[in-house]
Amino acid sequence: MALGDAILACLTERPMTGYELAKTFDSSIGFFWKADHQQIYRELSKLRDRGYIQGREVVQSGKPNKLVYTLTPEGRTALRHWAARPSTPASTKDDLLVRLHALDSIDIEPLRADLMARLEHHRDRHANYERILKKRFPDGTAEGKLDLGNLLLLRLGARHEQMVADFCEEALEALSAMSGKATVVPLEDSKREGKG
Amino acid sequence: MALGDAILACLTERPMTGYELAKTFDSSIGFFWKADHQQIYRELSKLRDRGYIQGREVVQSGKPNKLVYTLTPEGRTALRHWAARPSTPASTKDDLLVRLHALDSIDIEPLRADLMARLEHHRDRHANYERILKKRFPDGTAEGKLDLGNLLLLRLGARHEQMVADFCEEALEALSAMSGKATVVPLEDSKREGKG
DNA sequence: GGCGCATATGCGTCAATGTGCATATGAGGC
DNA sequence: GCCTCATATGCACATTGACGCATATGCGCC
Repeated sequence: MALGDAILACLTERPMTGYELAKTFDSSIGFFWKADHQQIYRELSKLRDRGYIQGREVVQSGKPNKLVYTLTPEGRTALRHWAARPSTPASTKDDLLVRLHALDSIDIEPLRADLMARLEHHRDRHANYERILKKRFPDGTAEGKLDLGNLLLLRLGARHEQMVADFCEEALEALSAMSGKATVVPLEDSKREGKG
Repeated sequence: MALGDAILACLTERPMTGYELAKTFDSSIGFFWKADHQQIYRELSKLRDRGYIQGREVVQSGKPNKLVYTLTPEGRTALRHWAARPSTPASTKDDLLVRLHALDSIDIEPLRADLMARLEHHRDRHANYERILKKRFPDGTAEGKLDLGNLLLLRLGARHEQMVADFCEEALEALSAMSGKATVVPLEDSKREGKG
């Protein structure tokens, strides 16, 4: 139960509804853990069944009533126990890397386009991290423990995006250099046989 | 079908049995894509059903007969089509990062132990990448397209491990600095000396 | 003779995850 | 009146993944 623990971790900050959690998983914690609202609601049900969180219905007019979830002492304990177990290093699982592994069996042009898109993507994310860092930690230091964790995470995120962006650039350059001196070949699709 | 495509990518190099693939997924491509042999055999059945690979039984004595799988032209085409689609950037999903997000609600000592274990883990992997790089690409350049892909991947892997290892070190230092000046409760200091 | 190990393939089950669809309503635009 | 957007919750189905277990055999070790 990894997503469940991520949700518990979020709820340590403040009580939230599923909807708010979904938005959180779209920004802050979502930078390193993706989950859509369906997953989150499903997991919330489980966590409630286990007594780790407690829902309080807030009646609203004009909108559907909402369920604000709060960590129970049991939930807090469960989170602590989970966090005390050794973590398992996750593997990357990035499509792009698999493609590079089979570089000589795939078409280069779409790969190039993909690399360019990814370059932009990772640059955007890097800029986003830097923006948040400057806003939340203008002097680069953290006060409390909670802040320290987030500062470290933001720095890691920024560096990671920077590194992947650099990688995309390098890969693009290497591809250009290679197609300059070797098997470019593309566009041989006008067959002499078919047209006439 | 992501694992399936990773398998197809592996089979572009040479025909392999499920067993060999499992070993491959334990080393080279396994650096960025984990899969155990059960998953691989299941996926191989699917790929065979779809006509993307073809199994040839090799009778052996002393060992169970083996099934050597070869890419079919259809499989090659499928791989090219898959590789021509834009890739989806994967999210990190690392337990350790979730724990840091909830830093003020968890126990620090197990986290510290975890960070130290992870530091060693990522250093080992970094050393491993560097070793392979020196062995396969002593002068840091690649000849063909296949080599280029692998060179890029190895470099990315090395840098990634280096970065995460650095991160672990930093986090450990920050935790020490913090526990020096703030809340963190040592286990049981009946001796209350300190500086006075 | 029994034990573990490497080789070699595979099934069954359950948890985790991904994708699509369903429901409910007020606000604002066409 | 109809459509879309934002809010707010949730089910159903399929895929993927993790884990245990089963089968078969030769080899070296004790």
